[in-house]
Amino acid sequence: MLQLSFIRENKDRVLKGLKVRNYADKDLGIIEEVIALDDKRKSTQKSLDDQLAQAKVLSKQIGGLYKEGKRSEGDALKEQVASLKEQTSQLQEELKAAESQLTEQLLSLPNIPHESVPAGNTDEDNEVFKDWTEELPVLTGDALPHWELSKKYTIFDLELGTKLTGAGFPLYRGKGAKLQRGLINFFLDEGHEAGYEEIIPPLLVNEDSARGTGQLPDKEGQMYHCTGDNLYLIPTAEVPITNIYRNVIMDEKDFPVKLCGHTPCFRREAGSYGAHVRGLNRVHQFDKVEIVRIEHPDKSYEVLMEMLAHVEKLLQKLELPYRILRLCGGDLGHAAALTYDFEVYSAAQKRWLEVSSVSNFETYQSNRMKLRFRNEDKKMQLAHTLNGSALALARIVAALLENNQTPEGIRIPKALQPYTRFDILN
RNA sequence: GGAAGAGUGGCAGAGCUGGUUUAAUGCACCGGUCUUGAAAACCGACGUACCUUAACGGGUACCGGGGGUUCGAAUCCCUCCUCUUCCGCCA
Repeated sequence: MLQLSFIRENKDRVLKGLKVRNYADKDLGIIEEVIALDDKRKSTQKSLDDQLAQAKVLSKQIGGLYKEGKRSEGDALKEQVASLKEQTSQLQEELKAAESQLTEQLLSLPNIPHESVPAGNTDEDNEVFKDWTEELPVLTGDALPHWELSKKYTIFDLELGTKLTGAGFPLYRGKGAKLQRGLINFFLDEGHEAGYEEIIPPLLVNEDSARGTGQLPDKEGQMYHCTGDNLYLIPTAEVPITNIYRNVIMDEKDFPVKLCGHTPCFRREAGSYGAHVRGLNRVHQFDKVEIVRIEHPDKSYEVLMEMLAHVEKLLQKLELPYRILRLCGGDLGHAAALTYDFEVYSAAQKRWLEVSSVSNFETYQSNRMKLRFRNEDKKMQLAHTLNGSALALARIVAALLENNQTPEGIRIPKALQPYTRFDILN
């Protein structure tokens, strides 16, 4: 959620940012609407406060008069306060209405993109930030996509998952299960090496948490909702881990906050079926190690690059060809100011698969969840939040299987072998 | 799931037979005096949000969340949440 003060003071920048996000000219009026609503809110509160102050003084006088036994004088004052009350309750309603309208408008406004975000509509317009300069692996003609390899070597079973749950819930077995476990531990250990504290959070969160990181109301239909208890299955560890800091006032010396955690992620992925979602390319449940940072605003972009380097190192150790994209305005998530996507080349499918998304949310999330710190001048200031996948499993597995297939089986990268405890999957 | 009790400012803790409570007091933190330095002692400041003011300051709201009664609510009522103890169930 953008801060009103920011919108007021940086109107041009906000408008420019919305344009980068492909807002039509006619929709830009929302900014003026928001400011007008805020004016209305302010003036309403001013008159409400004045009246309440009057009523308060009078009420105190009534108490005094009653004590002195001056009942009739007290009763006379009562009538005055009663009529004041009618006005205040009306003003109160107006104030409430203005506030809720304002909140609704503010929630609908996306974050303002960082100045480096390229304009554009679709993923076609994303900018290649770092390309893969070596040759892309080329497989022989009989190379198999990962869903075929899976059948050949019994790695995961989508049919069984369908039997147990439904489409998109893979069941891993044998060496496939060990590969999963190995990857998770590898990623967590790398996170630990880089100074991240490991968290095992709850996999269900309440409404406040879902709102804090921006899943509600923006992505309501994308989460599994347990209506009986009004809890949501997490779509990413970002939600519980970042919300640790919801409603927290930090001290400047508490920075940096570096957290990581492995969780399964649950996504309904409503409406996204098609040729590109075969196998593990898009599933409803997958495992992911997430890294989360809470940072001083002056440091956050430096930290973003540091996170990029961390993810890059993981892919290098896994010996996977990758490239880094800078998302364009149209592809950028609602809450992010700047996002880099990592894509891994899947040789059998001959396409790039998104395996990580690293974002700086600046104050957008922290404003929603009231995550603040006391700065040098002892003043309250919103912190910056960042997060990134390091890494998401399902697609990494897909790429590993495909790129490393040999006639003898699937070759496990060296860095992973201590974790899988086998060097070939067959 | 059942019964009882409780949730007050960073912490502890009073107020809870409704009206100088602008939420006492202690501790912690911060600033100052004293000291070579520190401790102790003493003095002072010490919440959050919003509104207002050029600024000093002033105003309103907040005593787990929400709603209600009343001229007036931390205090009474309703409801939800959380915690503690006991019982039941259980990996």
